[in-house]
Amino acid sequence: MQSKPTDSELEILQVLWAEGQASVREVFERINETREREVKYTTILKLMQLMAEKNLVERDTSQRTHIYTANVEEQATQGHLLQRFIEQTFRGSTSNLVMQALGNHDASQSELEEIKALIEKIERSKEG
Amino acid sequence: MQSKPTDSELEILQVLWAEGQASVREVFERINETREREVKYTTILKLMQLMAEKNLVERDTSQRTHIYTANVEEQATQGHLLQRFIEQTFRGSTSNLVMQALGNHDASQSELEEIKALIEKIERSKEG
DNA sequence: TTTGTAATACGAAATTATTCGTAGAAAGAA
DNA sequence: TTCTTTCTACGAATAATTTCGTATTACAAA
Repeated sequence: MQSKPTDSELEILQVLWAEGQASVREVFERINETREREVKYTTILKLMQLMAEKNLVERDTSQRTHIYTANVEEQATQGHLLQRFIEQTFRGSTSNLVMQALGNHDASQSELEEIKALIEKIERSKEG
Repeated sequence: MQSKPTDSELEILQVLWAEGQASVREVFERINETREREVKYTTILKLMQLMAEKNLVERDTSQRTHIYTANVEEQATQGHLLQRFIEQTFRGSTSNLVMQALGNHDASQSELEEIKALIEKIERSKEG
């Protein structure tokens, strides 16, 4: 059960999560759109092959052009990475993370509303 | 201006932030307290020497035992790391991060209060 | 058929990060 | 002084990740 993708692997997973499925070439192009340093096609290919071995992705090899899909869930993966990040960077304090996140980067009013609603929901479930 | 410490470097910075200042031995002991795999003294020493070269830390070498202090601020460093993390892992969505953080890991009631207060403060400053 | 384009497989180099052994100086204890 | 411990410095091994060249096959166009 792999849920600790490396940075590169995560970059690829992001494309697969967004697209649902994709060929190596599609991932390759998508990634180089948003990047300073260009990376070669075979680099992405190799990474995706390794990811397939690790079962981070699945691939349909029935056609010449293989089609990949993510084999780990976005939310679950984000959750694991977040947990590790909070541990490493905020010494385990979730609220410090949240405070920092809300303080530095400004969320929109509607995002704040969403968050408030979530907090209230959590509070209700605690009393409950 | 270095504010992208590696995992190991961050681990050391955490000790320095917490202690204010420390010798290599102190950092070494502190780190091995909270760790599965033990790491040798000279490993920490080497890392801290490299960090000194990079100006991530400063050291007082006037005594035989050098005394180190962090040369980057905790909040600022957390901020940079967080920004990168949100980008990489949550495709730039701060509110998704916060939702995930509040949803998965349960914060205490008082932490929730703190966060609510912060949100209200932000909202007031927006109306301002 | 011939040529060019695009795909996968694979090995290995390059890069980055981590780990640690060894040497020698300094300090302290016996 | 002599022995032991505790430092720093430094080089180099190891590990993990990323990068990419080359070979080969499939397909499509000329």
